[in-house]
Parts: sequence; structure tokens; C-alpha cells
Amino acid sequence: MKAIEITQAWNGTEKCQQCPIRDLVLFADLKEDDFRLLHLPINDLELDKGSILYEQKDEINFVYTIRSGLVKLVRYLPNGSYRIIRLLRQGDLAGIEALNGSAYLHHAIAMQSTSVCQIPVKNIEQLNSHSSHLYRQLTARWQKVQSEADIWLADLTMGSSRSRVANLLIYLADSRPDESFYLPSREDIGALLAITTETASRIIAEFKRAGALNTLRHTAKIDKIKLRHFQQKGD
Amino acid sequence: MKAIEITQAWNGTEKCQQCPIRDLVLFADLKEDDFRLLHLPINDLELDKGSILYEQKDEINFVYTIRSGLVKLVRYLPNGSYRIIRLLRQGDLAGIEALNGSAYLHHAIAMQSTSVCQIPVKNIEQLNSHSSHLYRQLTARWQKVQSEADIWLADLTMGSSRSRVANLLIYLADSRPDESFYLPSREDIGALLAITTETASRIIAEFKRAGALNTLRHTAKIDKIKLRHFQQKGD
DNA sequence: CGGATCGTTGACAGGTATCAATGCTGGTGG
DNA sequence: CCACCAGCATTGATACCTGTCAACGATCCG
Repeated sequence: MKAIEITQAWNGTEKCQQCPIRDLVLFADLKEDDFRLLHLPINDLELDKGSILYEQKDEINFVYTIRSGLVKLVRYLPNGSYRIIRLLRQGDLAGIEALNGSAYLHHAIAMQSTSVCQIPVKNIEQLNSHSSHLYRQLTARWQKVQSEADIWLADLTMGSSRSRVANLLIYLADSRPDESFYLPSREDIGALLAITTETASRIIAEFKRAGALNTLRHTAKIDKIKLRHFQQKGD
Repeated sequence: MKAIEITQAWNGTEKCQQCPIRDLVLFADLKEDDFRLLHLPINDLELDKGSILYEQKDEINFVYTIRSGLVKLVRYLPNGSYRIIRLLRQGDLAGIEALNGSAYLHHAIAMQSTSVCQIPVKNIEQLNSHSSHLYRQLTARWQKVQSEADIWLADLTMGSSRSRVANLLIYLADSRPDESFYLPSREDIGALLAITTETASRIIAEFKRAGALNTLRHTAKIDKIKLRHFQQKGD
């Protein structure tokens, strides 16, 4: 049994060391010695659209690195409504609050097919007590989350609904080689921008008619030039 | 000259070890040995209302701990408008982005008389290379910022203006012994909640008329019971 | 094919921004 | 000490935007 665990751990770390997005992930600058400290297996998970990584009240055991796909962090409010707090993409961490806090702060749900690495919290704690490499990555990642949240707050919660939707589309298309991206449902767009589904639908439809947005199923492309006309209110 | 600097450093650390809010601040669980590593002076600054701690483009040299008062983090947008991204209060850190990034992400401005500790970034870096105590505090603080930003996003950027203002007032009054607090200018309230100054003014005036809010100059107290009627839209 | 879910569109009411005018207050200098 | 000024706060009128309620069309999947 122990042998199996060790083997799994080694598989895990082997995979980590060969990881194609290694420079993006939490373990970016771990040394070989550090990898020997990983005693629990790191699992690869493939998630279908709608799968739940964790829920707010779940017991805390894992942190997740997004390898590909898109994950939404959802917070339910006392009155029953909810809001999408943030989107996570390749290289982002989900559930880091597990390292300091006592419970997950959101529900994490895959918005499309998504693959993640599931990292036991105990691994992180063990590494942290032996090396400061990981702490550096953790603080760096936290800062990234924070600065992106700030930009989010500035771009996606002010101005008219039209400009907020335009900014969201630009954000989604951003850092995509061919600029094609997954267009969320109208309800999700509403929950992201604090507008109603109907308003989201009207605006998306308007963008399509204006030729600023083209969709095939849930895959979308934007015409950035045309879309910019909607970024600021009025024109 | 060197002697003076060392003396100053010792003054600084002496003060830190006796700091009345030490359990709240970054250096909470440093040991005596750690304090010996601080070679640059930590200064106490008293800031008047409107003073600027740092600006977005400033060179990065310091991190600040708020000892008392209120600081706003302001982000200017390309189109010239701006938004208050976050408020900082006792025990909060300003400018942590200086530790990983290359520039400050906001302007930090005192909203009332404020006292802060000015900590050279080099001190932090030095401590980090010798001990992981500080990293633990840093990650903990980052998480706090993040989770508060999330709540902020949920409470202060959705719903009617009336409920947003009500939530802001409750947030400001929160964790105050006598629940009396500094009431920001209508313009600042607008920048905090992404509403216009006129709307902010109308709602504040309405709350006053309803007896849910009392002010004397810029000092305010709320009647939480009455204010709750405004939290949800409609009633 | 049919039902369920999601997206689109319309009509209307209420909320908010905008433009504009007036009242209020704190600070300054005579 | 007082008068005045500049900035802030309040209030009104109006147009526009968005939420709400409702109906209908499109798409997905069994």
C-alpha cells in the first residue's frame, strides 16, 4: 500500500516535471529535492461542463491548478441570489483559501470541458515547511489574483451594461491565439456583470447584428475594432 | 552615519515589539532573532486628510501598515475616470504589490487623518530569505484581501444604488466599538459604488430623513435596524 | 418527434444619469 | 470677528437605461 502511494507520488512528480505548462503553475520553480517531499499523489482530473470541483462548505483537502478550460467561482448570497466572482483559466489556482482558511469561499464549477491537477493540501504544507520556493509562488499568485480582481472591478462593474459586456468579451478573447473563445450562457454573463439575463441577451444580440461578434454554438469570435465602439457609453 | 541608521533601525524594532496593534500587523509573529535582521529604519508617518502615500507610477520602496485612519486605493482608467478599488483600515497593508511586481497598482490616499508604518521593501526581502514567518503572514494577508474583495464585489456592486449605499454604511460602521465612523464625501461614495455623486447625495439625504443615519460634520452613526429596510430593493 | 432549456424580443414601469440651479459649510484674509 | 469665497451637498426636471413580466422562437437531447 505504501509502495503504491509512493509510486503514485512519483508518477505525479514525474508528470509535474514534464508538465507542458510547468512555467505557469504553482510548482514552477521547485527543485528536484523539493519533489521528493511530495508524498501524496497529485491527480489529473478531466471535468465535463457543469462539473463541480468543490462547494463552499466542502471539507478542505485539495488545491487545484487549471491545466485547460474555464472555471467559474460562484458565491451564493443570503437572499438566495448568486454572483460569479471570478473566472479561472489556464495556470490559475482554485481553492488556495484552503491553505490559510477553514473553508472554501466559493463554489467552483467548470463552464466547459476542463482539466485540472488536484494537489493535496498536505503536500503544500510539507513543502512550505522545508522550502520557501513555494511561498514565493504563492504570494506571486495571490498578487496576480488581486490585481486581476482590481481590474475586473474597474472594467466589469462600472459603466453601462453595453460597455461591461464589451469589456467582458474582450477579456474572454484576450490571450487566445486565434481569439476564439467560449461564450458563456446569458445567465452566466448576467451573473458575471450584475445585469439581468434579458439585458445580457439583448446586448449580445445587438453585438451580433452589428457584426462585432460571431458565434458558432458556444464558440465566439469578436471584431475588436467594432466592439471598441461599444466600450464607452454612447459611442 | 551608519551608526545613526542602526540606531534608527533599533528604534524601529523596539517600537514594533511594543506596538499596541502588533497582533494585527505584518510582523505579528516575528521572533526576536528576526528583528535583528531589520537593517533599515521603519518610520512612523502621520498623514493629513488628502495626503498621498504613493502613486501608481511611483518607484517602489515601501510597504505600509495602517495603524489608524482610513486609506482609499484609487485606480484611474484610460478614459480619465476613476474608481475607488478598496478601503484600507487598521492593520491592513498598502502596497504589498511592491514585493512581487514592478509598480504600485493604485494611488493610495488618506481619506482622514491616518497614521502608518513605512516599511522598506528591502527589510521584507531580507526577512523572507531567512525565515518563513513573514511569508506565512503575507499569504494570510493576501487571502484576507482577496476574500474581502470578493464580499465587496458581491455586496457593493450589485443591487440598487440604495442597497449598495446601505451596505457600504454597514461596512463602514462594522467593527467600530461605538459604531461611529467617517462618512466619505458624496463623490467618494460614488467612486466606491460606481454611481454618480448626485445619486449618492440623494440616497444619503433620504437615509438621514428616515432617521437611519445621523451625521455631525463627517462623523456618522447608523441605525442598523432602520437601514436594513433599505438593504434589499423595494423594502 | 416532443419536451425542456436557453435565447430573443416586446411593452412598460421604475431607477439612474445628466444637466442645471440653489443651499450649505469650512477656511481665508481683511 | 466677520464677510466672503470655493468647494461640497442638495434638490429638481428630464431623458435614457435597465429590470420586470410576458410571450415566442431556437436548440439540444432523449
